Amino acid sequence: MLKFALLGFLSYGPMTGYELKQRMDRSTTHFWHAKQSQIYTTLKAMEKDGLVESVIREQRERPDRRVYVITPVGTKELQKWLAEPLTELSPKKEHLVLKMFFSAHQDKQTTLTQLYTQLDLHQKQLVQYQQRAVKDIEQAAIEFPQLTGDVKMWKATRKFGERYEEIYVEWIEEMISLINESS
Amino acid sequence: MLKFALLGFLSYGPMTGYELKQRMDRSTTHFWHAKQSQIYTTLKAMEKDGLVESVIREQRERPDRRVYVITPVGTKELQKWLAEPLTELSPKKEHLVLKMFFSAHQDKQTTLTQLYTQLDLHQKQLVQYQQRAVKDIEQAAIEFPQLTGDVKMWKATRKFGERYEEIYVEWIEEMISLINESS
DNA sequence: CGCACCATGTAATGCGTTACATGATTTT
DNA sequence: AAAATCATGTAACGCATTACATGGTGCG
Repeated sequence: MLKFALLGFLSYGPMTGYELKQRMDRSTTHFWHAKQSQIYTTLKAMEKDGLVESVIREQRERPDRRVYVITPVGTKELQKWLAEPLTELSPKKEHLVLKMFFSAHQDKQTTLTQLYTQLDLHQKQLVQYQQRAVKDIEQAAIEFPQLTGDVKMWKATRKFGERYEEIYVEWIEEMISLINESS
Repeated sequence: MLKFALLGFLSYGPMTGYELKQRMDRSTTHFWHAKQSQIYTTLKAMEKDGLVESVIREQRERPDRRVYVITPVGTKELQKWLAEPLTELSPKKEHLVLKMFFSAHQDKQTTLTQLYTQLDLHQKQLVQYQQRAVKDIEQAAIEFPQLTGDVKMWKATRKFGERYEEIYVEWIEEMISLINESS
């Protein structure tokens, strides 16, 4: 539910749809992501439901900005959602793992190409969590000095992403060995 | 795309929608899952597209079974999909991590309840990968003796699920400490 | 007696993606 | 001169979930 992620960010302060997309890309993207178009349509629906309100800020030399503000109803919904315990596991959709599951009869080289392509992507992702994500949190901490208490949670979630990519990279490397061994 | 998972299983041999659901629940569920209703509707659409064909097997004392068989077109589609390298990371949606990201201002006890609820689920899931999933693979290896080559891939994907749950459990435990420390 | 299992499906709804549509400013 | 950034949105489509609908067999 993208709605709750947006409410979360709007609880930090007023923001535009464009800015929300940027913030997500710099923080929650490894456990929650969204396309720009979905953000706009969701915000519109949220305004209809009274969770947020928007004001147009006119700009010269730049397109106008529609700035969203969370309403008391929105704040309440967010808190209610945060407090509700999750009684199920998050659904997983891992394309690579699914492909590997059925790839036994495929020629070795094709499978290896598959694995190397993904290895590259996951290695880059790992570096991003180790470097840029750390800086993004520091930056956000400066931008929102009233949110010092949040920083430790941001750091903890970043760590989750880092660990995930670590085991992913390791696993792909093991898969490559496994394919190479079998001759 | 559930379609490809179904094609993959049907490449092992003819199966019903009900049986496909069971097989998925005992093998791919940690990286690909589906509801029974989606399986039925997807199979129907696949038949329309010529990827599978179905025959009704009548039974006494039991509801009739609709048995699906993969067609040559289906086999080709499956192989094509397997061979295509994935040039993007799989999209992730981690509800718990998202909640934690925004939970800094929530009262400690509520956050802890959240974490303990999920810890329990992930610990159970971990045990399942370590025990039942191992047996399920052995069982499948016996049921499909012609698929000996597949077994190592099944084992490797199971290992992925196990590792994932290991780091998840570890992370939740660290989160619990983090919340308890902050007073 | 109740629950789990076997077995199939449809309809409505919700969530998310892709493609379409526009256009100025700033950076490389 | 090209690419990235700023900035907003709509329409069509695809994928997945939830709820609805049915009913016999086997086990504890």
